[in-house]
Amino acid sequence: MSRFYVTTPIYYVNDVPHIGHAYTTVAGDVLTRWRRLWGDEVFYLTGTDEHGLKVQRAAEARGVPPTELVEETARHFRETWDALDIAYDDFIRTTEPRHYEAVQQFLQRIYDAGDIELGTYEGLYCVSCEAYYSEDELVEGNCPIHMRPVEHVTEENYFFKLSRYQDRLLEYYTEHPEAVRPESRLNEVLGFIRGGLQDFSMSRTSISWGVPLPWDPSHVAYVWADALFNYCTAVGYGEDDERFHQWWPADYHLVGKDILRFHAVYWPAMLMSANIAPPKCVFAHGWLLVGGEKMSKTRLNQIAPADLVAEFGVDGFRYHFMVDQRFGPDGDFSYEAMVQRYNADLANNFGNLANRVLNMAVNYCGGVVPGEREDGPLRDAAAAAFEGLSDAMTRLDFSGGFGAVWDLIRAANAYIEDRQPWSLNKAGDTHAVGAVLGDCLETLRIVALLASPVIPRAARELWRRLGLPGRPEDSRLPEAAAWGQLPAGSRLEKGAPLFPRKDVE
RNA sequence: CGCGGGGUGGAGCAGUCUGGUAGCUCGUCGGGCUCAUAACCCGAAGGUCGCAGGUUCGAAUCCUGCCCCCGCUACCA
Repeated sequence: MSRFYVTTPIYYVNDVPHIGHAYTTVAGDVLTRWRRLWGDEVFYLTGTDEHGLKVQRAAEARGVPPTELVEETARHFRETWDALDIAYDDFIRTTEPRHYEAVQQFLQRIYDAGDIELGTYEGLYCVSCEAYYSEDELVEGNCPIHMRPVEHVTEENYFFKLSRYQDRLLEYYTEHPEAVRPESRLNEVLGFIRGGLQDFSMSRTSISWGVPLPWDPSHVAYVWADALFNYCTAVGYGEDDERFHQWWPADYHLVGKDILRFHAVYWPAMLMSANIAPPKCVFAHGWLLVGGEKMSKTRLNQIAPADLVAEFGVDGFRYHFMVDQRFGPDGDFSYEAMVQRYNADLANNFGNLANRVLNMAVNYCGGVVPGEREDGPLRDAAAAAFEGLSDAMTRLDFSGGFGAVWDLIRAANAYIEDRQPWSLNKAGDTHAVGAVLGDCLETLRIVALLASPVIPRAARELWRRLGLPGRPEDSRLPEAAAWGQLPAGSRLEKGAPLFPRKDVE
């Protein structure tokens, strides 16, 4: 048995959960459910990032303490994940005491290593925003939000000496090219590093909502310096060394492409400074676009997961984002495409296959799993599905992986057409009927098992209708994927359609 | 010449490394079946594989040039 540690980004509480957040979080959940099937001991972490200027200002604007604001939004995220059946093992919040302590120990370690030095941060500052802007963000020399002139300001900050880590990072990624995926993102990272690394500011004196630096409490850690470390805090850094070393380094940091640099450059460098191993893989996926545009508050095109769950169910939601969207490139979300895919894959293929097979088995075989088997073409198809899924999951190719499982479903539908069990039944050939349906039922068992990471509810219900004890999650791969394990005589149940078809008006 | 990725039937993709009838899913159209959620199965239409040259008996695949799209080019959760 091995350990498998996966993280999502910690989501910034300035925003409410939308399908972009859910996309990453569902992916991590599917991945970790898959590894659990293999018997891995899994730790799946998500959480919220609760420091920083935007939160402080939002709280002030509402006349409440920051703690109250973040409490509310963090709850909102938790509720969203619960509603999506996300089986996370810990939900970390950067305002928790355990995190303060860990961050302070970590930063002190870097400071002691001599990689943090006092310097000045210069930039164009908008007083109204209380934020710095770069030259090209300005609109005719003005702040893009307030349209007022910006000031040239210098602030005394502590800087992390990132410039010292250029060679070590290059060396690391040369030896471990798999540490940034997909490959095109590794190229970006390498290009960025080769372009020369500048030290970055990692403290602020202008705000108070953050973790104070242990050697100079007049500064608080800049959000990134604080936030990234959550991945270590959650597995016991500074609190339980043995536990920390059991889990660290993380197997996957799942991130959106917009925060790749922080995870693939800043973060490993800071870890190196503290003499901690970098994560094994940072996997950057693309954005979920809506109408070809990035979701944003100002465009009002954010979609709340709950709205889609109400329409398609939890499994329908998870399936769409894992299979109809590829994990890597940007994908465009459209409601119409989601309906179409739901009907084609979940209602017509998966759901209907279960329905017709169970219905025939109930009517022709007395409602129990027949003892006969043909061990026909579905046997090979099932093996191919398992192999295809296993292979794809090593690349986090969810779309390809479950596509292989759906190939098996299509093969089962074709097999039924070919053998025509209803004709065999009319002809009174009970042995042949049993053999054909026996193969189909066994195929359903394997489909339920393999699809369980992405559609856990439907998989569990199908499992139950097949008369199997427990849940598909209790199975262990690879043994459970082997052909021929559905016990004869188990009582079958037809049940209502697992995925009722959506009628498009 | 900043670096990198990409342009394949209506949509999304595979194939390009290791040249040799252009494949998959969805959608459309026709047929079949009737166990099933008007589902399922089979078949068809639809592509000069971004453009122009070149190599070759033969190129989506190799070479050259060009066009277009996208990502990255630092403090933006």
